Amino acid sequence: MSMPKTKTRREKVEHREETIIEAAREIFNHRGYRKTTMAEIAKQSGVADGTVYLYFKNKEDLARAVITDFYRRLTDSAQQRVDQLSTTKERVTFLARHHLSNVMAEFKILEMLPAINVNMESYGGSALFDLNKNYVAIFDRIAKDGMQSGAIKSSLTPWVLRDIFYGSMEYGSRTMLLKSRPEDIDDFVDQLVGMVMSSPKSAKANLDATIADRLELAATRIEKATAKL
Amino acid sequence: MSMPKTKTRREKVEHREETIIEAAREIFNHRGYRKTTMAEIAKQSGVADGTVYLYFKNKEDLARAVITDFYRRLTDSAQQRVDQLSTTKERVTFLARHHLSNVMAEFKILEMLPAINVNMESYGGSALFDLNKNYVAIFDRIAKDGMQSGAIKSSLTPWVLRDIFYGSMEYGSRTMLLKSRPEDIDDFVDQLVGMVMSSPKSAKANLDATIADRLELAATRIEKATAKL
DNA sequence: CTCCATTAATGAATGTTATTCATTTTTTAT
DNA sequence: ATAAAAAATGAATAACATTCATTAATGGAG
Repeated sequence: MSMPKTKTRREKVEHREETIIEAAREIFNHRGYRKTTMAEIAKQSGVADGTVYLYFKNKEDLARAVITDFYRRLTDSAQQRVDQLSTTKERVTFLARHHLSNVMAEFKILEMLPAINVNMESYGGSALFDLNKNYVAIFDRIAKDGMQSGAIKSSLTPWVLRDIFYGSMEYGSRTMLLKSRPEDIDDFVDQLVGMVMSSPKSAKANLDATIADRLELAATRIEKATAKL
Repeated sequence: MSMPKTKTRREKVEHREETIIEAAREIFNHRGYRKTTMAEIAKQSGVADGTVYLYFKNKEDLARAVITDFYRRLTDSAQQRVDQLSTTKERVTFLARHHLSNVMAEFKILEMLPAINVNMESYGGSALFDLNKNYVAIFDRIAKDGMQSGAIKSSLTPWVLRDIFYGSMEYGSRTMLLKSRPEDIDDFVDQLVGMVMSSPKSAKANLDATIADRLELAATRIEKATAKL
């Protein structure tokens, strides 16, 4: 929220737009779309009521801008970290955790979506639809790679796998917010990732590998124990 | 919608309440919560604007009544059919199909939930929360049985399994409505059910796991034994 | 059947917000 | 410094939800 010293007209206008979006995000995320008034947003932004309408056509359009901003940040930060990870499992695990923590932090923002997309018909092809497509594409690419390398269940159609992945988290985030148990996030992510990673065919193989791991650990313990003799 | 001939005062009042709920359901499901006006509902119900408020405290309360009615019908019809089915797989498959078809038919009704539950804090313990709990309990019971009999993956915590089940469908229903491809429902259900059910191979796998457990126990015994040396 | 107390229904009036727009202030280019 | 252009303002308007004073319907007592 720092006002830059250099203040061309364009910069000032863009800065004010950001200010309004930030104020709107904060209030929307507190009270939800319906309970938030434009007057409140204007006041929080330090402008007159009418000024908000110079930047956004109406309340709906402002909410759209807030969601757009949210998706952009979400997509950028996700892609950036995913690129630094190498294995499929690491990537999927990170993506799940990243999605959950962000969605839980700004839950009410995403809840506004249905209020804004009045008719499903016009949603396909809209800017928000593209943003969402762009975001889930990160998962799609990981899944495609993972399926080729055998790390991810290939028995599932890509779009079904994606819906299971994101749908589980959307619902799960509500449950966890309700229970106020953020420590459940780790359990949830582990189980979701486990479900996505183990394909029926490789289940047996994975289990064998796990058993082998445990055998080795057990052997190590025996070694340590006998070393004391 | 049929007015009974016998018309005690109580019957007339209850009939009118049903009429208003039906009108509200229809319009809400068409235009969504925000775009629906109370005047429209009153007109469709054949009563004056003020009359609606004799039956429901306000718009939110009316929407709540519509959702409550929806959940009741959903729960009753689901439980009834589930009781007639014998195997876990049949039950889970029916429940998924039943949930998806109902949710897709009255999508906008469920979309109203966030608009109505302004604050997550007060949701737990609310009547709607109880209704939802009551509904998903059908799945919970099936899952519990299935886990005991080995038909369902027991590697998942019950609440996580439930969130994956319903969350996947919530998201999936949106995707399918968007794509306007109702024939995808079967594919989706099959894949979701397949993901939840444990594969036949796991009997062998379970045995292997047991062996690993016993090995670890043996290691513990060795540790204890060597500790005494 | 008639009358009156009670319950139900009505729709015009009120209140709350979103949105507009005539007016004022600020900025930019000359 | 000044006028045209751009931004900003906030009072006025409009669209609804909700209220409430008034009217209508109902049912029981006599």
